[in-house]
Amino acid sequence: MAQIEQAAVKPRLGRKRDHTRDPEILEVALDVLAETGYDGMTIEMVATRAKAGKATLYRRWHSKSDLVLDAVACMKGRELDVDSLPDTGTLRGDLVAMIKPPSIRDSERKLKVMAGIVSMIARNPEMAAAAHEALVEPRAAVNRIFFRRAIDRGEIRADIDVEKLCMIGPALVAYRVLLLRKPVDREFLLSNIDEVILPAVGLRAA
Amino acid sequence: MAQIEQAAVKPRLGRKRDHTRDPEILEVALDVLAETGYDGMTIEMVATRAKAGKATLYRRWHSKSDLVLDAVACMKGRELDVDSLPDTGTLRGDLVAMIKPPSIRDSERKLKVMAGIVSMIARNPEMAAAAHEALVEPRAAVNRIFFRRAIDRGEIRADIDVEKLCMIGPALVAYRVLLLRKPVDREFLLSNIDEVILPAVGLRAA
DNA sequence: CATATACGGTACTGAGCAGTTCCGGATATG
DNA sequence: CATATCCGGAACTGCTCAGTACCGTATATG
Repeated sequence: MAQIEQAAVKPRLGRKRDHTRDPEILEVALDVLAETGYDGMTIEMVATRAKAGKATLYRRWHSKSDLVLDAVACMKGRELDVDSLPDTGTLRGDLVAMIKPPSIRDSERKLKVMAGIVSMIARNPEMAAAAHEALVEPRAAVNRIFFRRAIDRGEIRADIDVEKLCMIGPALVAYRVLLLRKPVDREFLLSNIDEVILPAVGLRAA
Repeated sequence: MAQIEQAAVKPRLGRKRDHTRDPEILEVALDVLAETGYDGMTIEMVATRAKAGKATLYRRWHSKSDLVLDAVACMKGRELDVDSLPDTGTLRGDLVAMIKPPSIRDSERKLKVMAGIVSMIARNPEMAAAAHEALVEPRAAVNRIFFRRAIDRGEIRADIDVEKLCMIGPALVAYRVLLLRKPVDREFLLSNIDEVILPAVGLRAA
């Protein structure tokens, strides 16, 4: 109506209108989520730690679950893109090249976030979708590229189940972090590659 | 004091003094836990569904977390004992023999319970211990027996990492149920054995 | 049959938290 | 400098739920 056009014509006054602090707030939300889990997390915790008011958060997100949904979905963004992936010429080389401290930290944080929302995933399809898109799929995608390359260059058989193989690494890591509560270190990841993944595609470690 | 001795001398009156209904209540608690997660579960839900009063539950357990802790710990009990395990003469035979509908259902329920308490595990050592004892360790123990047998009969190399191998199956199942939300069926479990576990110990499916 | 006892059920208390409202101050615009 | 706008913060509301208190009843004992 008229008001809406009016508002659209002359909206630029006062403070910055763009939601500049959104990413910062979402980042804090993820931290709190990872530390306390969904139910342990309160809006006030997020607001306080982000030096914002509760009202500010509710101006931007309708509810707590909206905020968390958005925060989880926004983890999807900062993936390493295809061009920045290692390409060493061998499957093992590619897989081993992914073992870097920043990558490990990122992965552990994702799993802590995951731990905070697992129980919701079963009952909230939106959350399940967001978690899958942001936490499960990106990991699988990277592995998928490595396995396809290996098939293309004839390193491994073409009839292997790529989708299944993509999950082995993530599954072993998730089990270790979420259920065994043990740290993920280089040794563990190397043994995953050499003792489980490579044998599954018919390759030896050497 | 005197009262205590008196009570000890002549305590047998009224209704049954033993906590006969405890197992029933714990079973209900596990159901609710699996359905709603720890925070979604209320004492009243458990009481109502068990046709008991809230007071009855609080007479037996000091708090909600006590009840859940006890419920989880009590899942440890009804394991199949060593003698009832299959012993087919081959590693693959033993592993495949474990694929039975009751076993699958049991496993899925355990994982739903696990999903309900994952976020607590990180912050509550007692819960972590209970979950490990009741949900993680029994699965590993069965596999451990199978792998040791295979080593003893010379079917597989003696220097393989048994502890690591024990976790592969559970890890793949947990990842599929908790994060991928896909069903665990015979086909999936067979492919775990033939495409992942057996290759990892240097055996072929046939 | 009398009685002590535990049970199921209901009502209550208090705490914690999602979500709302309001206000004083900061800030960019003109 | 005046003003429109948004923000941080604090106070408030309403609800849910852990935990408690109490009561009428069922039941095993003697």
